[in-house]
Amino acid sequence: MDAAFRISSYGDHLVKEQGRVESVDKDDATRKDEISKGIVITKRENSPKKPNPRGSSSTQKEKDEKLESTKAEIGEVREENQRLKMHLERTMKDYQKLQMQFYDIVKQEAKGSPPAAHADNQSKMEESELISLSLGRSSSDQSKKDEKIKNLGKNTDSEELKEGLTLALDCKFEASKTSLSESMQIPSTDKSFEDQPKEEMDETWHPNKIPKTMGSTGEEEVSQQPHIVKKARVSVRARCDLPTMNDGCQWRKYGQKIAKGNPCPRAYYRCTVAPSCPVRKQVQRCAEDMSILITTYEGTHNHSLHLAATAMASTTSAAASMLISGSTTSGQVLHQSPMGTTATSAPTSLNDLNFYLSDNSRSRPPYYLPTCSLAPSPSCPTITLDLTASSSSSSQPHFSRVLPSNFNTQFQRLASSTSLSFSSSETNSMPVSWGNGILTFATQPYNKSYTTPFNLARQAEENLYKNYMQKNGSLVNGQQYLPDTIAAATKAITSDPNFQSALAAAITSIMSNNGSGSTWGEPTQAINSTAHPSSTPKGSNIGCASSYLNNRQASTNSQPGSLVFLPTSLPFAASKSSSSSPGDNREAHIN
DNA sequence: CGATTTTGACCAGCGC
DNA sequence: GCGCTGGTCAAAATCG
Repeated sequence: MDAAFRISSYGDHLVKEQGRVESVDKDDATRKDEISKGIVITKRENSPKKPNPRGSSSTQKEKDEKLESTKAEIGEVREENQRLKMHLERTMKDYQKLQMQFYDIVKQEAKGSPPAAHADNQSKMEESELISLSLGRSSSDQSKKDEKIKNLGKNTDSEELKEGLTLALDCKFEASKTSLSESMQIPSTDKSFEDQPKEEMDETWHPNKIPKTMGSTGEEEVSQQPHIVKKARVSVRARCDLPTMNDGCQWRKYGQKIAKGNPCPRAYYRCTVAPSCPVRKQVQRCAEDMSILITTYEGTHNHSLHLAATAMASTTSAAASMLISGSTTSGQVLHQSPMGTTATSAPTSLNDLNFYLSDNSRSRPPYYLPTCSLAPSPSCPTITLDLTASSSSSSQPHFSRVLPSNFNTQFQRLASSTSLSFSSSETNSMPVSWGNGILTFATQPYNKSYTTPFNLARQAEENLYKNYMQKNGSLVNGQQYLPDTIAAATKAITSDPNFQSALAAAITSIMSNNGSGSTWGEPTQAINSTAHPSSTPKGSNIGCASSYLNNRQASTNSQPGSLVFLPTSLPFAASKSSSSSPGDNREAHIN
């Protein structure tokens, strides 16, 4: 809905506030750090004014005057802080009210219409789905949120002094409290895995299944989820001489076909980590450039994963989620432009991140290689992460979205908005890792002098990344083990405004939930609480691993706010896997 | 000998 | 209805 708008509105206030505070005493570098941490008001109020260097000669009267003026200043700041909090509270209430209304409308329409409703209704249902998915909020959560909001206003003055603006920034993601993970269709945690009913586990193809924690609303939505959700695919194009990319998961080949338009056979794999896991992948070499391996993932793991597998699974899930959310609700957060569905014009992207739409029935965008016959089926919207284009203009992955032809109308506004909304104004990339659906944000110094929710997201992502790296390093004998393709894909996804808006919306929701209680400052086991690094799957593919993370970590350390983006063509480690891809069956190693 | 791969057969969806 | 194509199944072959 208008989550993004409200967030940005709220963010404006934060920026305004910070700008104002900065103008009071700009010379205080420490203060800026505090500002970036979101503890501006608190620290202001608690920290004494910097003594005047020449104050040694000032009289007691002058000191008293300064003290008085400082107190007055503190009072002003406190008032403004109060106003801002009130404004935030109002905004959040408005938002929740609108959300409730929206849910009511959706519910009513759902009851009044047959499952195969007309496009408008379906669109609304998809929108509903997006909200429940991307914002991780079901209507059942609203009462809790309202309670929190009410509690927000009941804070005592002292509490307010303590919390200051940190009130808005305190946030802790927990799988049990939020359904963000569900929204992203991220592989479930052990807990959610266990929570799933057995019959549900036995079903083999429900990538869009929403756990019952979503409540009745979620179930209704599940029953009416459009086909697109079920078939969302994420395709990764990467240069890889090895039979298969290393995604950390364990696969078993169950078929191979020569597909039309590509002499290279296409291999079909299914995940064998859990017998009931619905995830499948297709691997095929690009006919035009045999060194390019195209891996297409479908479905969501219903089991815990190895860390690296989690990274890829989360990335693909997030991409799928982004595809879905973008395809259904672009109008919520994105601008419109009169571009067509194919959107073949040069993608607008400040990060050189090429993101484009393609329609199977029409011409493909220039970046899409039509001869790569691992094409999406007409009913399967596919998001393509092109990690092969490092030699061109950018080190960033190309990011394309391939949509079924019957979604023309629906996606037109999406097409228009997508290409123009890669407008992340920052050139620094955002490391992110979605570990088994649990997000945890930790407070760490951040050099940015303002703190909008989006910055919060970035900060959180950076912290996630650091946590991830810490964990990772300790887990795999100090060796970094995040496949470069995963990281690149993750970067690509997190650069997407849809993703960002969803994340920001989730943050907003969680702020309203945890605003007065928890903190961001707790690094947790979030990244992969269920990973079992010491028990790497016996046959897991250790294909295209890379050493990029070492470099990346170094750059992260040296430049906390400006992370180097990924190389997209990297040396790959040897594969331990005995599984073979079509490429290596029929062809000798390319190169 | 169990796990995995290979490979031909089968099925479903789609267009004509 | 027929043919084409993508996707899956399952028996046989292979591997460790």
